[in-house]
Amino acid sequence: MPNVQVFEGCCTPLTAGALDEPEAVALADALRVLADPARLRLMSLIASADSGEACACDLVAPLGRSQPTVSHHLSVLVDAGFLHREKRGKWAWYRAVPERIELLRAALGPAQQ
Amino acid sequence: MPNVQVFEGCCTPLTAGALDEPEAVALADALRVLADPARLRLMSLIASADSGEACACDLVAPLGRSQPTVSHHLSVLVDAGFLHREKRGKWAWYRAVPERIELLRAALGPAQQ
DNA sequence: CCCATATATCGATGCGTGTCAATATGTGTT
DNA sequence: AACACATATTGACACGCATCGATATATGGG
Repeated sequence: MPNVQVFEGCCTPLTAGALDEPEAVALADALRVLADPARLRLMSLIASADSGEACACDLVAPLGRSQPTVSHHLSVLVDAGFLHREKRGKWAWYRAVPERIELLRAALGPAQQ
Repeated sequence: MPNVQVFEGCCTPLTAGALDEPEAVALADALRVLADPARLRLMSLIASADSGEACACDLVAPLGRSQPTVSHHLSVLVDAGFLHREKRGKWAWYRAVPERIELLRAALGPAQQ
């Protein structure tokens, strides 16, 4: 998973006109980050946590993947801006970034508004 | 691109609770279809066409890919329900299926509504 | 200090898939 | 029937990436 990162606003909505190649690549990169079952489950686990945040230590078991794999996916989500990471002591706490997903929804949405 | 197809409603929104593995796989499959620059550009070209539909013959050149590649991507989009194909004479006409994208937007959206 | 625990990084592997050239299939025209 | 054209299918290849085990890097406790 390469240089996804910023995604600065990006992209007129799909129906608003033809995307050029760089716009399409940027949007595809963002979508590809979410287009993975493990990452979707991580997002949902974290976003639906009572406190709004979750410790990495509590995500390995429910995901049914190895600790390195979970750590990898969390890093991808952080790099792409979908999660915020905060290290507290030995633990890493993750929190969803709703505006980031809204950007995606906007890019898929109708042209007007 | 394997068995994407139906996607029957599918999936509580991301923030509504933890996705289980089958739900996550279904949503990831749908996202993966759109997570490609060529397919995003095809969607935008077709969705933004004046008549609401586009002939495959007019999609090869703007995409900058070979005819077989374009045909392949169109088939993937049709199989996943994002496009509707209608063969008229020698030509194949494609039309976007907005409700299909709305389903995706709903799955990424906030829990309520 | 030394150890236990939590997380991140590394290296390797196997599978999925985007792409093309070549070919097949379908459809209208002369 | 023979041809031209549009589209689909096939086969092959290269690259990306999800995954794991092993290891490295914190961080806190005795």
